[in-house]
Amino acid sequence: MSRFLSNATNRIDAKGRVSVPASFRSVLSERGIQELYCLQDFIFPAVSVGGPDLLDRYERQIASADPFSPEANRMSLLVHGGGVFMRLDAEGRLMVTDFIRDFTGISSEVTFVGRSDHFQLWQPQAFHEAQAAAREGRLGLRSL
Amino acid sequence: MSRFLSNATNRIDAKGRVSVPASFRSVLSERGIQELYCLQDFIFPAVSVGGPDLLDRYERQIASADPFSPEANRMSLLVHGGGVFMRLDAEGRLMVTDFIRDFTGISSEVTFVGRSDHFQLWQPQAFHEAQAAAREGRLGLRSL
DNA sequence: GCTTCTCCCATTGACGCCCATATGGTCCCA
DNA sequence: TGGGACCATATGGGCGTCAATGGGAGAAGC
Repeated sequence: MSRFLSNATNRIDAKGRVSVPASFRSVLSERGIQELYCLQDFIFPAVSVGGPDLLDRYERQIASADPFSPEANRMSLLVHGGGVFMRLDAEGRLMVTDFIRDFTGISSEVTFVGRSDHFQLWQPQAFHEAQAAAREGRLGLRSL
Repeated sequence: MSRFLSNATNRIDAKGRVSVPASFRSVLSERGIQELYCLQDFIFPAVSVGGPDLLDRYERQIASADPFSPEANRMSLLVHGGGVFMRLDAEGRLMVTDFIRDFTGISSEVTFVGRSDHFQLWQPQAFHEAQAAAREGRLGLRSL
C-alpha cells in the first residue's frame, strides 16, 4: 500500500492542533519522513504536505520549464517563497498555522486528502465542492 | 477465470457492517485479493470495489498526462482523494462508512452488483431504477 | 513577566477480532 | 418422494485495543 489515499476530517482543538489520520502517519513512518514540507496547491485552495522529496519534484518541474516564463516565475514564488517545514508532535498532531488558515479557509475542522505521494489539507466544504466539480467535469468523457 | 456476476441484497447490522455475498468472496480469494480498493463511480450513485489493480488502472491514466496539469490534479483528487482501501473482517463483512452512505444513499440495505472485474455497492431502489432505465436504453441518472 | 510551543498523561469512543446463533438450502436415506 | 441431518452463509453481539481528542505542566521565546 504505502501511499496516501482516501480522506478524513478531524477537529482542531483549543490549542490549534489537529491529529493527522493514523493511516497517513503510518505511510510517513514507512517512508521515513520526519520533516514535513508544506506548500500551497497551484490550483485548489489547499495546502500540500509531503516529505522533502516533494520539494525536489517541484524544483525539477520548475527547472524543466523555460526559466524566464511567467509560469516558472509563478511556481518558484509559491514553492520557494511559500513553502514551510513542519513537524508532528508525539501524538501525531500538527499546528494549524495562520499560513494554512488564510490560504485554505480552514477554521475549526481539517479534511485530510490523500494524493498518493503526498496529502493535502482542505476546508471540508471546499473539498466536497471541488470533488463534485471534478466529477462533473468527467461526465461526458468515457469512464474507464 | 471466475468473474463478479449477478446481484444480491444484504442487510446492514447495528454496527454498520454488511456481509459480502459468498460468491463474490470466492472470486476475491481466487484472485488473491485481500485489500479492497473502493471508489465512487463516475456516472452512477454507486461505489466500485475491486483489487489494487483497479487503482493501478486509474493511476496509469493519470500518469499518461502531464503530472502538474489541472487535468491530472482533478483526476487525482477523485482517484486518490476519493478512493479508500478496505479489508473484510473474518466473516467476510465490510463496514459501511459515511463515505459510502453519503454517495450512494444507502441506509439499511446494500445491493451488491457484479461488474465482471469488480463489483459495486448500490442503494437497492437506485439499482432497480438504473437497471430499468438501462433496459429502456436510457441513462438512469437520479438527481444526486 | 507573560505568551506560545512542546512534551506528557487521561479519557472516550470507534473499530477490529472473536465467538454464538439463526436461517435456508442440499444431500442422503428410508 | 418426503423427512431429517448436515453444512454454509448471513447475522448478532461481547470485548479489547488503538486512534482521536482534551487538558496540565514545564521549557523556550518576546
